[in-house]
Formats: sequence, C-alpha cells, structure tokens
Amino acid sequence: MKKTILLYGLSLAGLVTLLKFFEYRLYIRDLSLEVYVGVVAVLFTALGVWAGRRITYRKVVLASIDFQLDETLLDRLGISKRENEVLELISKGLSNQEIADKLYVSVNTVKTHSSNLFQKLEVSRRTQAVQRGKELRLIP
Amino acid sequence: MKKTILLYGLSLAGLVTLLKFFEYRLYIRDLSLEVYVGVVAVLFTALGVWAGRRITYRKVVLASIDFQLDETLLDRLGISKRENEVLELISKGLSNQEIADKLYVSVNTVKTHSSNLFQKLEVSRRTQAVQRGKELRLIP
DNA sequence: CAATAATTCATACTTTAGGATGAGGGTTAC
DNA sequence: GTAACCCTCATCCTAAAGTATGAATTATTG
Repeated sequence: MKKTILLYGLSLAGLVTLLKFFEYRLYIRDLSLEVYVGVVAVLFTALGVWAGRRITYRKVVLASIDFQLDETLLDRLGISKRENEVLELISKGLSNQEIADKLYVSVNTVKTHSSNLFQKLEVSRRTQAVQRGKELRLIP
Repeated sequence: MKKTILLYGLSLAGLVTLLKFFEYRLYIRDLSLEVYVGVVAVLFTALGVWAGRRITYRKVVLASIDFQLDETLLDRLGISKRENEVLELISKGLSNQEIADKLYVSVNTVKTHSSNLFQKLEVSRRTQAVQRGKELRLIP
C-alpha cells in the first residue's frame, strides 16, 4: 500500500513537470490550447487507467491469493484445527500416507481425521470434500 | 465488448461537451487556465480509472467465469475427448461408478480412461489430476 | 476435580481406486 | 486395406481410501 502511494506520488510529480513544460510552451505561443488540453487529457487518462488496473488487480487477484480463513465458520461446522489441516493437504492432492508423514502422525490418525471431517462436511469422498471446502471458503 | 465501446464513446461525448463548456467560460475570462486544466485532469483521470477497472475486471474475473477450453492444449497432451470428460467429472467429486452411470459406460471403461489420463497428466491420483488440470486450465 | 472435546493410535473390515494387460469394434488417414 | 487411434469392456491384482469401534492422552473449561 505504501508502495502504491509512493508510485502514485512520483507519477503525479512527473505529470506536473510535464504539464508545466507544455504550459510554458503554450505561453510562448507555439502550442495551441487544444493541443495542451489534449496532452493533459491523454496523460491523465493513462494515469487513471494505470491506477484503475492496479486497484482492481489488488482487489480481485490478491484477495484470492491472500486467503483469510473465517474461524467462526470452522466453529459452526465443528471442524477442529487438525481436521482443517488435513482438508488443506487433501486439497493439495496428497495421499493419506503423505499427509501422515507431513503431520508426523500415523495413517490411521489421518483416516480418523478425514472420516470425521467428511461427516461434518456431509460428503463421503475426499474429492467432494475439496469441492465443498472451496464452496464454504475453508480452502482457497 | 460492443457495450464497452458504446459506453466509452458516450462518455467521451459527455466529456467533450463538458470541456467545451469550460473552455467557453475560460474565454469569457471568469476561469483561470489552471482551473480549466485541473478540471480536464480530474475528468480524464476518472475516465481512465473507470476504463482501467473495467478492462482488468473483464480480463481477470470474466476469464475465470467464462471458461473456454484450449483445444490445442488437449492435442499437445494427447488427451482425448472422453478422457477430458472423465477429468471434468472427477473434478466435480464423482466416483468412478457415478461417472460410469453418467456416461452410460462401465466402471472398467472409466478406469481405463482415468488411468490413461493420469499418465498423460503425469499424476497418480485423481486429486492430483484435478490440481494439474486446473494448473493447465483444462478445467475451470 | 470432573466433564468435555481434541488428538492420537490400533484393528478389522468394506469399498473405491489404480495398474497391467488383452481384446473387439469403429473411424480416420495414408 | 491396413496402420493408428479411440472407445469400449473384462479380468486379476495391489494399493489406497473410507467406516466402525474402542481406547489412551492431553488440554480446557465449568
């Protein structure tokens, strides 16, 4: 955000310099008012496009990357921390064994977690769990 | 797209009208050049922001909604129509049996398709296939 | 402290998935 | 027509996933 403000400030400074240059030439009378205003319009349109793209990009794209989990949703569904971890790893395409290795627990434990998780998500397979998890915004 | 162009044209027309009004007042000498240029700058910045947002929104958001499959990609990977269908249904969380029912074929056939599919996607499980399929933009 | 919930693990069993292979029928292109 | 695909199906086998149940441990909370 600070970077954006800085960039915006620098752009504005550059623009003002440019404008003053054109304004100077306007008073020297080798530039018509129409051309001057045209230059201003083009420059500020470009600035606006740049800003608009940046704002929208941050809103839309970064919002989906900087995924923030709704903790209260987990509570409502009665999904524990561990179960949620398992869900995330399942969604990454890991097998139960790989999940077990990553969490330093046995496969049986992973199976228990996933089984309980499926009940709470009202599904019966891991692929469905991933779908449901994305619907509920439990996973990105 | 046509709508965008139409809107853009109308906006420009409105802007030009506004500008001519201000230009008129400028010549009447009750407006300074600085104010006139300031108005121009603000108006065109707003126009740019609007256009920039719209362009980015269409690119980013609508591209993910109006999913369009790249046929050449399927060719390059050697994935057949049927295999691609199976991939889509897998990504929807269906079991092999459910896929078989939906496609009116036997489970064995679905297994053959999915097995061949996994080889072409270089994965070994359906969850990984879904991941890879999304990476490659084979599925939305 | 007692009740509750979460985490861990095991065992036994069923179901689903996946791999390997062969094979018949249909299209398409050379 | 025949070679190359694609789609279909089957069989056999292994691996992974999922269900059910019980139990021990550890926080946590009333």
